[in-house]
Amino acid sequence: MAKQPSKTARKSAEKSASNRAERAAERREAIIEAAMDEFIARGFAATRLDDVASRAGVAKGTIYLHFKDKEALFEELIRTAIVPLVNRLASGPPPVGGSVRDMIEGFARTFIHEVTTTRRGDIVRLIVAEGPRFPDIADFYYREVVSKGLAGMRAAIALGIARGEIRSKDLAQFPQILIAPALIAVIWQSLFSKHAPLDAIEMFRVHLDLIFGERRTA
Amino acid sequence: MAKQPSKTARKSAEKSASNRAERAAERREAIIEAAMDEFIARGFAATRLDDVASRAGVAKGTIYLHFKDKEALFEELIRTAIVPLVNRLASGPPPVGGSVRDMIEGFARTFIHEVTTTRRGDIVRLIVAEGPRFPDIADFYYREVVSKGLAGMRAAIALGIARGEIRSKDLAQFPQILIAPALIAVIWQSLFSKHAPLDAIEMFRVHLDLIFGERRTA
DNA sequence: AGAATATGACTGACTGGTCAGTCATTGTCA
DNA sequence: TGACAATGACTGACCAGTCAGTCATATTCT
Repeated sequence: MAKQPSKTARKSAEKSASNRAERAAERREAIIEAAMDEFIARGFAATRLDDVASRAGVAKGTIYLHFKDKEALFEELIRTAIVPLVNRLASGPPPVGGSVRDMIEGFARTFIHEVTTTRRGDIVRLIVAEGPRFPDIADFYYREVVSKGLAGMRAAIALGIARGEIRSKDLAQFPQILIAPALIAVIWQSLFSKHAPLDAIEMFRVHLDLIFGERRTA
Repeated sequence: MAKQPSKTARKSAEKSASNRAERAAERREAIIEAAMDEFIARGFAATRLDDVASRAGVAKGTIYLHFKDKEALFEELIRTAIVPLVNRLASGPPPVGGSVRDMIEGFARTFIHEVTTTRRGDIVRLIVAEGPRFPDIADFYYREVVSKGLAGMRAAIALGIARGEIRSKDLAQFPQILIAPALIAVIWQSLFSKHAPLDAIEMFRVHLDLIFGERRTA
């Protein structure tokens, strides 16, 4: 299965994945993609590499051409999934045109949208679930996402305080408070959304009202 | 089974675990205790019942005298662990002597203490981790803990608004915001405490300042 | 009371099935 | 054609769940 036309490659450089390196990269991609689905659905221990392989349209042995073992695949998967998230974080702050509140609100809107429409939220849950058993992953996540994110939040809060938008000076000590509702929303989504749906955006707005004071507009 | 001691009870009652029923109950306890340690440490799928048995000082077969299968043991364990938590919730609200803020602060202090000193926090993490794979557990947890807890919070918030302590009227719609930092603290504890310790109590105080306004005392 | 008998809690070796990881073979590309 | 990629049958370890047998305790009998 998953074989490709034998001689098509010779002249079809423009056709998808003509040479070996490209095809290899594509398969690696497919494996990671499939692994993400499986790990999210079942967790690390309960996921079968046979399932990952067949979902990726690849034989099990192929996985071992790309990854040392199941654990390496899992760790690589988390790393891969985190990169776009960090990019979002990095590309969020720039527009410092409006108020700090608008900046944070726009950022939060992006974050929540990202988390509810893609699998990013499940990745976060996966890290919470498996993190304690994979210290490397927890370390990586702390270094690459948490510490950078908190630093960004701290800077935004400091700016807000300097501009008089935020009254609480202590908030800069605990940037976690700022993103707490977003994390709650992620967890709520995967556990309780069927019991009681939660309007994450609206909740975040109320939360920002606490920090910045009620909006002046009706 | 379930018969009661006919006359043995007459003098051996004071000896520890003298009769069969008592010993059986003790073993059941030991199994749950051991299972809690193992499930918290490894998660559901990776936990071996052989390990649970030997930790409990019992043969593997004995587990099956008390629980239908691994899953039933897991579910029973969560139920057992939740009951004391609910009792805490139930015994928290009563003292409505002081301000709403004092009430909530005292409650939060108890909660955070509970969570950092016992295994309760790990149980919460376990539910987040395994919940999606065990809908029964998620349902149970929602019914017994989340919905009751939120209702309590909502009532407290409404009282706070009525008394003029809380300005934001919308907060009653999202009681989740109130406990969000506490949940963050639980997760932070198990994932990142070694990277950067978090003073949960102080964070919660800052959070309450956002809701109730800065404390009047220095 | 003490012997004889019944009970059922407990044990742990065993089974059947599962799955991570391997490697001899086959297929493909340059 | 020679080098490399991919395959999937296979292996061995592992583990949930079973069950025939043991033995401490309870009950009944004399």
